[in-house]
Amino acid sequence: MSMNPSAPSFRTGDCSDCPIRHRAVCARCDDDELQQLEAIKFYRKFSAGEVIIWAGDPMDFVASVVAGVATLTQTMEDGRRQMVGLLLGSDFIGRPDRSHVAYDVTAITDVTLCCFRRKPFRDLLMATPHIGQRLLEMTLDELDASREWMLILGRKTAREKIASFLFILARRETLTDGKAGGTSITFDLPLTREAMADYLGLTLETVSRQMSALKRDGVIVLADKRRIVVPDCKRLLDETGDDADGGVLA
Amino acid sequence: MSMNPSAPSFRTGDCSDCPIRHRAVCARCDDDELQQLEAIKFYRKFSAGEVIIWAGDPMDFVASVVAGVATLTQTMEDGRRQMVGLLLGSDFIGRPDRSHVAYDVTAITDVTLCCFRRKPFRDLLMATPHIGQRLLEMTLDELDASREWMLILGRKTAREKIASFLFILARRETLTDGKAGGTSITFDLPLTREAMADYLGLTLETVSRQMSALKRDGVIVLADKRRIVVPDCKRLLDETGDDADGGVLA
DNA sequence: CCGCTTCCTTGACTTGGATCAAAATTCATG
DNA sequence: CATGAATTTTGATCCAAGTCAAGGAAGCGG
Repeated sequence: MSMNPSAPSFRTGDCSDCPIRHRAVCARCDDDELQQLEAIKFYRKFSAGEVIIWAGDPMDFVASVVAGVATLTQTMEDGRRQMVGLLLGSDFIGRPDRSHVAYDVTAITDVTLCCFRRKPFRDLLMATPHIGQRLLEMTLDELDASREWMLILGRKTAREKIASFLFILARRETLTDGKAGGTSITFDLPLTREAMADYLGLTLETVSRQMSALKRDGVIVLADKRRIVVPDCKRLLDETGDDADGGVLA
Repeated sequence: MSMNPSAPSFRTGDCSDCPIRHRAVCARCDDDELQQLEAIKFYRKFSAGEVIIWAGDPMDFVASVVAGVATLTQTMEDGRRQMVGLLLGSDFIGRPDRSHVAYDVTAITDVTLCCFRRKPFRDLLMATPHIGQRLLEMTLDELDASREWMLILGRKTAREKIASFLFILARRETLTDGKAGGTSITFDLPLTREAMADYLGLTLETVSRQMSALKRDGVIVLADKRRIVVPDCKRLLDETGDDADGGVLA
């Protein structure tokens, strides 16, 4: 495991300086609400590879991902693993109404969390409208994403799974960077082949083979094994098996 | 498609008489809030097999399932289908913040919905705390369920998938009926083999074969092809591949 | 009661992805 | 920069589930 390439220059610890201020659970907070949140918040950092919490452990905080990538995974007794969540900047971790976590939460890159003690956070949720409203919206988005993922897991071929995964990353890249339209996209793969396999319900060998196949067919170009160039997004979309005209997201 | 065996004796249309009053989105409402909800509600009925809304269609209401079973499904261009939600009594349909649905919603049995016009409902959500709080809790539960489902889709064998599905139904039966403990459980299968296949990411032939295998091995007894008897729940649980001591749910 | 349709079961065969095995790259560290 | 560990690629083989095909059972309308 290695460094976080895009470490945020976020030093003051002041909400007004926060890179996820307008996308996270606090997005809609007014000054007063923000102040109340600020009173119960604290930062925690985890290095790449570190486990943030184990499934079943008590969790006395909830948190927003400020920077880095974390995963939620479930593991069966015999070691089979399935990733059930991929957490990026501004995503929320934990349930305000539950003291225990249901999944292993792992830092994939170096991760910075903005944590809130659970009880006070829950009280704030009851007392102020804007946090709950935003959290509801984010949770509904998560639910939609997990349902898209179900289609991938249940019905797509290995090649389509890989293409879909790459397309999701590429789409996110376009959104964050704001640069739309341009058909060519470059981005970093935050996951190992094994983690991709856990995400997609495949083995790492199959992931590797399909990546090679997509490369061979010119759908993607691998600069640096973890750095992906998609010369033509439309071409990649064709490989996902999804309806071309965005029907899936409607 | 046929009748709904357990049609509710719910005639007045009055919330105080409602079978899902204390489990649905209105569960926490006080008298005043309930009155406001009552002002914008209306009932709609759908017969078994009927499509409630098509993916991509505009939807000017949200709703609670009062009675019956409905499904959310995604369909790919070439006809591959994946069920992404199974909606039972008290479950919620739609997003207050979206005017279009992302999935086909279908009545599997006869279904009664308690609908709220979307805009007024959204306003109510902003104005009163209890509806949003309950909706958040329900959405988080849905998200957990869909993540459990992902593990099933991504990593379990066909036999484990079937066993897991039956176990989920059996568990729900125990909860609603309140009768805990007793190892033997009987319940109706609300889905056809094909719908089960869509749920589990299998073909209907594989579902049929695995059902036969579980019957042959004495894990289940089929009274009436749709009426399942589970003589020993522990035995069924063993077949799901999940951790025996509830570790999965923690 | 007959014929039709829908749903379910079972059999024979094929195949996509898993498994097993080994080698090639990449990366970290003394 | 040599050594060893981790990660990735590729090949050979196998098997669980898909596909194709044929019947059987249940329910329904005439």
